Amino acid sequence: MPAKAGLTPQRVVDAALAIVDESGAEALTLTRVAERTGVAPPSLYKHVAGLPELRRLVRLRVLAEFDEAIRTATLGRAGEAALRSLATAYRNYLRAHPHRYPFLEVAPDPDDPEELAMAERVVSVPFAVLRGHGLTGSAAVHATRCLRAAIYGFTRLEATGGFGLPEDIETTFEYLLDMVVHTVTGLRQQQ
Amino acid sequence: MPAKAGLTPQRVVDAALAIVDESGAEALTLTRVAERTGVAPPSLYKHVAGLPELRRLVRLRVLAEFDEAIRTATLGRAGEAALRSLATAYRNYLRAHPHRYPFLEVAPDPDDPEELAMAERVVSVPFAVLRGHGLTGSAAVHATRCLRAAIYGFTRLEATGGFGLPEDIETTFEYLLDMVVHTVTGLRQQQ
DNA sequence: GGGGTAAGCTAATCTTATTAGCCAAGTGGC
DNA sequence: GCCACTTGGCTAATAAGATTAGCTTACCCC
Repeated sequence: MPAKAGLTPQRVVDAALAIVDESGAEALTLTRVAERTGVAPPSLYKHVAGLPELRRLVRLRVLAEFDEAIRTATLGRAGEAALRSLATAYRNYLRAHPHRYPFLEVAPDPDDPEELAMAERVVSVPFAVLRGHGLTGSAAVHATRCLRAAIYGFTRLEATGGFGLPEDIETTFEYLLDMVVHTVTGLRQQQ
Repeated sequence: MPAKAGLTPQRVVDAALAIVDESGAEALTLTRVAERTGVAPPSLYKHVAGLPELRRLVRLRVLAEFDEAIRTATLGRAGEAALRSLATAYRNYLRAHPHRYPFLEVAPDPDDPEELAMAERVVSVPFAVLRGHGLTGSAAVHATRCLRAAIYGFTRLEATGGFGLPEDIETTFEYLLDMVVHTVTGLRQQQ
């Protein structure tokens, strides 16, 4: 009976991600993953070290996908266009995968070089966009932080239904983009 | 041996909050609360309906405390001063209680009137501040959203160690405040 | 001072993660 | 073509935690 599922760490993470997307991050259990992959729960340990490790792998996968998305969105653009495209891609990724938020938002484990590297890679995108916008040095750092804070907060509030009122969310997003663009432009002129 | 701990729902929530503050939201288990209150785990059910209900009560408590904090901070102030004071209080609350983030950030359960009312009460504070800043109607709604997004995102990134670089975080916070203030002021002039 | 309720308790069940130890199927060298 | 090893699966067992059932005692009211 045994030896036939043909699992790999990859496929385990695939299944985990599918469960997260369908049912939320809290629904990610080894038992559930085992069901979905047609295997008994202990068998999963042949491929991943346990639930915390599986969560870590999911996090890395999500970070990589997200990085790819925002990187692609800014490719070949510069200045304000890049900035707007980045913010929109950021928002779109989380609208497409609302349950992945917990994996994107957790602080990287300082003892995990792989995770740190991935997090750094992600942050390098807005940083590069702002450099292309004419900002350098400290101003670029502060502007990147403001940019991330604004987009991050917006998408988070949107994803959790934090915007209860009927006013159009697209319009708010435009306001937010204008806010960030003006700030960044203002900073550039100071330099 | 029985009948002596003298628990109440209040005291159970007190213990829960203490555990959260000490060890994080994931550490909140009934077993842990029972230990801390000197009682066997099933006894807690005489006071709260179960773990989800306990989490809900903790959430309500945190929201009420937070509301109190930002309400006090804006009391007797108006315009830009109120706005800055609000943002600072927001940030300070989460710096003082970093583990409470998960309770503040979860979307209110749409079927829970008490939670909805509390959430609405909290949002009414920035809304009132912006009304006092001269904004009305849709503009006030959009500005409130931008304000919340920016502060929320900033505090979140700060709390999770999202700001890795050495640049001063206070300075970034000043930039962020300026960003919001300028936007709000600009919106007022458009009206 | 007796009945009722409130607030404990122990015992038992269920879910989930995790470990231990077994087994079969393929693989490589000869 | 066959043996030893590795790989990937399994079942059984353990442990933590939530939750339910049913018992018991302290206290309150009258």
